[in-house]
Amino acid sequence: MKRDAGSKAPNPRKKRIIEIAERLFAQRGFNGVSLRDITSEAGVDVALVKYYFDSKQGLFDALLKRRADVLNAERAEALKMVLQNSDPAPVEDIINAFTQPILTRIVSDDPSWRAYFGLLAQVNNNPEWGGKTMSRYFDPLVRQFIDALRNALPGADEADIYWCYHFLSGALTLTFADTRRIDALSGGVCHSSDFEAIHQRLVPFVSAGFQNICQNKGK
Amino acid sequence: MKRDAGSKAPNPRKKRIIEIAERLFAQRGFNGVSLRDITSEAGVDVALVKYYFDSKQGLFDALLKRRADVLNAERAEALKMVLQNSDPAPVEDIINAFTQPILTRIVSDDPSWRAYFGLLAQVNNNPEWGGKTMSRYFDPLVRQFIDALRNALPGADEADIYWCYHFLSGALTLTFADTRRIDALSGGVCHSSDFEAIHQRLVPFVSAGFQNICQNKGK
DNA sequence: TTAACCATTCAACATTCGTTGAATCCAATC
DNA sequence: GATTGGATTCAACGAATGTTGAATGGTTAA
Repeated sequence: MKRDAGSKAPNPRKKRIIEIAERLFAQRGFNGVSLRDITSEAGVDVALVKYYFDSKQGLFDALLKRRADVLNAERAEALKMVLQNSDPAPVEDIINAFTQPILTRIVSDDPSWRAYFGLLAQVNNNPEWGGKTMSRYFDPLVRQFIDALRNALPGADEADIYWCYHFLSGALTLTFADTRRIDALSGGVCHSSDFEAIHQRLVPFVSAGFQNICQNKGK
Repeated sequence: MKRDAGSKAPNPRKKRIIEIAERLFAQRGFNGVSLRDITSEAGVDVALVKYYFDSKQGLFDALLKRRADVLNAERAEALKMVLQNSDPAPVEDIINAFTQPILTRIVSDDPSWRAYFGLLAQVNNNPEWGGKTMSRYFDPLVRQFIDALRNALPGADEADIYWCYHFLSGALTLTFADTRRIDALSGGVCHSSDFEAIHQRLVPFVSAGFQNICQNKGK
């Protein structure tokens, strides 16, 4: 009984299944991928999924949670840094703390993060269980950002703040979904995978929206 | 040989299949719905799908196109009205012409439009074929709006305009996906189905973003 | 060496899937 | 009344699905 003591070094087979599943789920969605698609590419038996994750759904939840934990920790740290410098912090800095960790992961880390964000985009827009799933993994962290934004926008209406966050969430997830639609639409001027170019515009775009909606409270 | 002469009055059975499929695809995605789910609820035989639409994919494409045509016509008309009043038109009016027809349909027409937008949200965020599909049905119209925005934002960088449209698209589709996430996050302050409240904020939010990104060209 | 035990595979299960060729129904035409 | 032809159903196909109980492999502990 060794090998995985204290879940310190995760079983490489288990990790491989997760990463292949991540990529396939991101490409074709939960129902578009069979367990055999995953296990045959991983070179293991289907039954191993049940052993590790109990079910297909269990595998899906596990891989969703795995990176959510990493991402949330990095976002929380980035927010803490911003608030350490000045509290209330500029809206733009708060938004940046929310999005920068994603950009950093997507451009400099292993390519599986890219698949993960494509997966999140689909989950976020899934009417069946997307809302519940996103809430489970991300709402505790999002509340920290909402609090920071509330302080940065004194007197703002509560509903305004939440709706603006909603718009941010939509723009962010579509952006990192990398669907390549913009490539065709723009005739080559924009590239869906040019995440630096996107991020550079997303933060001021969203910040301007927040300020416009949340600070014109007189009328 | 009658009944459907000139496709004037569509076969009611065909229409029923489409509308049920619309709702189910919107809820569970293309791969989450079987033909038998659809035809059993419609009270017809599975084979009828092949007869009408040739395949499951054919049914999906047909229902996507059906409402896209309606929506595009209404958006084009709304844009025409705006430009008739003043050209270049205010950015806010152009954005409104893009989103208002959706709002109108979703709050006042039959409930199947709501399902349709939920479906579009998933398509728009699908990395596999979402970009291509959205382009096919919507890009010709979107180009009209891009042109109007270019005129309204003289000197704006081309890439800036396209990326801002991208953010609009993301915020819009998530918004109308109605995932109910915001209900839980906001603790009841916001309701995912309160489309009027959303639209009222979406237009100025996006307009402010456009102006912030596309008009600060000096620096 | 043996016993224990986790990790992995084997083999098959009961369903469900999209598709399809042939049969049937039914209203219009001759 | 017979015939035509489109609309619809019947019945079944082979393949693929998620799951699972039992068997095997391999390493550790006694």
